[in-house]
Amino acid sequence: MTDRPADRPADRPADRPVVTRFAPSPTGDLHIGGGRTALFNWLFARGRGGRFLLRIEDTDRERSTPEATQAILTGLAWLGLDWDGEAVSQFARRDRHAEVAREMLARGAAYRCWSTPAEIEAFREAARAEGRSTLFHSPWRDADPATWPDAPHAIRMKAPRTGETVVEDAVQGRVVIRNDQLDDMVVLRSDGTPVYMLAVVVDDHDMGVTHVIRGDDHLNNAARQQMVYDAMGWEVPVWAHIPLIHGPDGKKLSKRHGATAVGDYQAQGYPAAGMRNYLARLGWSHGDAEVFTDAQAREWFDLSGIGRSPARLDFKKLEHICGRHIAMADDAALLQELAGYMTAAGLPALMAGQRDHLSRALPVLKERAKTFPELLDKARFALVTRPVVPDAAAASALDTVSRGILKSLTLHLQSASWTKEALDATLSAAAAEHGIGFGKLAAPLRAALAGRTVTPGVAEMMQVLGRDETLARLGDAAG
RNA sequence: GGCCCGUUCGUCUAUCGGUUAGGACACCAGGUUUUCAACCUGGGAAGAGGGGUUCGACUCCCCUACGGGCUGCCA
Repeated sequence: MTDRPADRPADRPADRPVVTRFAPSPTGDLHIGGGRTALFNWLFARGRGGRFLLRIEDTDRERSTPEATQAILTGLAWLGLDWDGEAVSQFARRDRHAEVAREMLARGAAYRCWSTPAEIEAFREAARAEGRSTLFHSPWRDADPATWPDAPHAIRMKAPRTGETVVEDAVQGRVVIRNDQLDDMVVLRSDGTPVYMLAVVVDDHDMGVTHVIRGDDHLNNAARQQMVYDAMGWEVPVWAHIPLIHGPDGKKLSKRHGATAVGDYQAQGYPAAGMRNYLARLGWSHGDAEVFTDAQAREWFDLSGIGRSPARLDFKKLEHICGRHIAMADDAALLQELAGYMTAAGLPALMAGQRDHLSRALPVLKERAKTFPELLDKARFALVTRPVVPDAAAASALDTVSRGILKSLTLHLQSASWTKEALDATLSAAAAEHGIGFGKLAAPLRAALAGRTVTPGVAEMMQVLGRDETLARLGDAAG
């Protein structure tokens, strides 16, 4: 762990355009941590005119499902992370992986091993009992070919037993691991299938990946993987092992923390842009920048800005950031994303007329909502149809006196000009006429117009509703 | 057990040997006000503990504590 960024190989390999990848295993929903890893890769590549690739690590046939693959693609799509080319199936490349294993054999970088799982387990058992290292040392490493049995065998990496392996990591710095801490990992199982540790390396190499940005649970693995690169004479990519995300309590994120899948966040009504912003800021920073656009994130994102300790999810801050993004979103895009949210949340779709009213109301609503459900709630005045049924609090604001005031206000509004300024002036005049403050007038107006006591500004609502609807609702309420 | 990584306000973080340790979210108090939101002003709030190195450590080194990861013919 030393000097960053001085000795960081951040731009190695130097002369190639950046290629990053996201490589999830399809065993469940796209986890929020996975989403952030994908985001970092996407940001890094897109900010440098590079390519961002997607590879599905489906070599575990037991646990991999097509549904999970679909969930990952859907999650990435919602987050707005687009990848270049087709998603690569790791399983489909198994022949290539086996070929590399055989090549390692030919180069003397690997050897055939006939040790059975039972033998290996017995070895570890004994090692544990005697307090020795449980790293397995295969008796076949230097066996005479004359003694080779005629039976299925695994292929093991012939790892150096002395010296050390140095992982130059763009985030963690220089990590040194003694080679006697690493064993001869299996690269090809005795049934001929490759293990992950080999497959990642082969795939990353073949796909031309220059920067491997992934969770720091792979940091130790990087040392082993580097041995494969070295054995094959391939250039090692830039490593960037990022800390994982934890729950609000600091523990590893799990189901009991609530939303862990990316899709959960969509269903809860967080806008994707806010999500990207928040996730980018979790474990990465650019000075004091807190709220920024995708374009800024792409421009600013760099490996040296990534922190080294795990970050906790903070839903309050997520909401705040999302609120800012809703406020600065383009109306049409917002409306479309809102529709996507409603589908994801299982809400009935808006009817054409409602969509229209919502669209008109959006400018006054988006300043006040942090999430889509909140926005929809505040939009209720524009969505409901007459007669507006007041809730209890609103009903009590519509007493006899108030209704009388509304009635007289109706007269003024019939001829009023329907601009914000004119409406404000008309309302102020009406309040003055009855010798009451604006607030006293606004309360029954809210009740009449929205059936609630908490609403957007009254003049704003009137503008959204239009003169006819406004007068009709006032008429309903004034009786 | 062994190895690796981490530890600054409650939370996300800035700081890359010299700062009154900065910002943001949250919180509290005022202000604005037409309810809510927003906004403005102010406030409380931090370097895990212990040793070094240095004129000077949050920053470099070591130890301890705590958290996390790896240690599979899982990924």
